[in-house]
Amino acid sequence: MTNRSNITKQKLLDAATDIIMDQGVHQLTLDEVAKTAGVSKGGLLYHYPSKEALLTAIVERLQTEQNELYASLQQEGYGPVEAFVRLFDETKLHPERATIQIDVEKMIAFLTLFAVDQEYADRWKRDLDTFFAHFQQTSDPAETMIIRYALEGMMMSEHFNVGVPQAELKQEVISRLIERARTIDTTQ
Amino acid sequence: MTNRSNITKQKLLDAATDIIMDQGVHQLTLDEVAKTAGVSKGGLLYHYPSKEALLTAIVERLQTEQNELYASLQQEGYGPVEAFVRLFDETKLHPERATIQIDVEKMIAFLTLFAVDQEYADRWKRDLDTFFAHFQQTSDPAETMIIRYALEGMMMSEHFNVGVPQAELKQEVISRLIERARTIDTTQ
DNA sequence: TTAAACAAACCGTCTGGTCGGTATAGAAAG
DNA sequence: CTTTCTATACCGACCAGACGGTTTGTTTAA
Repeated sequence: MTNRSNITKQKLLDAATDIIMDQGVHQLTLDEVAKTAGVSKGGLLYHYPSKEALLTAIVERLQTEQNELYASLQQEGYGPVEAFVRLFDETKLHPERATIQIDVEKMIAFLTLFAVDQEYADRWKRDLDTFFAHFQQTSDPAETMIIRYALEGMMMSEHFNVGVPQAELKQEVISRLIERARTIDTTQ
Repeated sequence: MTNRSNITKQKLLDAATDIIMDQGVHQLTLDEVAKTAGVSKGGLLYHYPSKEALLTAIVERLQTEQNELYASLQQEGYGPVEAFVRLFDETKLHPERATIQIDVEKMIAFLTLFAVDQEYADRWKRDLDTFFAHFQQTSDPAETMIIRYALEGMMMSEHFNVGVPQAELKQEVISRLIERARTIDTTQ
């Protein structure tokens, strides 16, 4: 794996990610990815021998980014539940933090991929199941579940732009979720 | 619009709905719909002149069913928020009620359609926006939002079968949501 | 020179949609 | 009553474009 190869691979993954975010899964064709990345179709297939290989790669990269962000939030001292809440909104709460580059919008867009193709959903599922397993052992599992569900619902709502509240109300919602998460984390 | 024509149309909508639920959006081809409905492709295109027309029809039917269920729940005396909570779980809380036939699983499956095609998502959005507008005028809009988000998140979670809790925990979650909804509805 | 890194023409399949035709039931005409 | 006509409902072969993937050829760096 040379350096040049790696750059092209990243360009291809970036292109595929951009297309999913901007144009949707339906427009995610090999030709479009190649064109966006500034590479020929043959070049794309050289690095990722099939569409499935390409999609697997972008899903894996997304998972890695997400896990790293969660770990870094926990290292900063946030409890497991609060760290999870901030996972969804960290870039908006602290936009000045350039080190944490994960884009929630990106994560949301990928859901459409999982919605379409069960195979990628299953792969995603394995990762999340172990993730959520911890959530059943907090001081208040039901409350933790509600927080988690609420965040996922908020994600969907924003993605589809359906029934999105005013900025103030949204901020109030997030504040309450963080408050509750903190309570759960600090209770034995 | 004769009677015979209507029966065939319903069969086609049923077939399309079944395919979306059982096989996913990807398998929703005109040939497959026609075959499932026991009609030829030509017959399908006679009633719905394009795939878009067919999809529009099933989305509209789903919206109608949903609105009717919500209205009936409110007529039974439930407040706006609690009725909404029960909208998501009525068939499971009261499986004996055959009159309320809406299938939550069906609604969930349709989300994948909206995820893929922005056009249908927009159409869906218009209906829901007016729906959720009421939710900003409850006694506690932020809390109402959290309940709504939690229900949507729960829907997604169950659909993708990701991090689904034990039945007991889930029941506890629903109980708490209903409890909170009732509090909001009864507070001035 | 040699292997890695790309380019681009090409192929087969799938799918939405077209089109000409058929069957049946009822109205109109004789 | 019988024949003709017509609108509705439906059939299925076919077409054109899109898309994933192959193959063959070319460039670039070591």
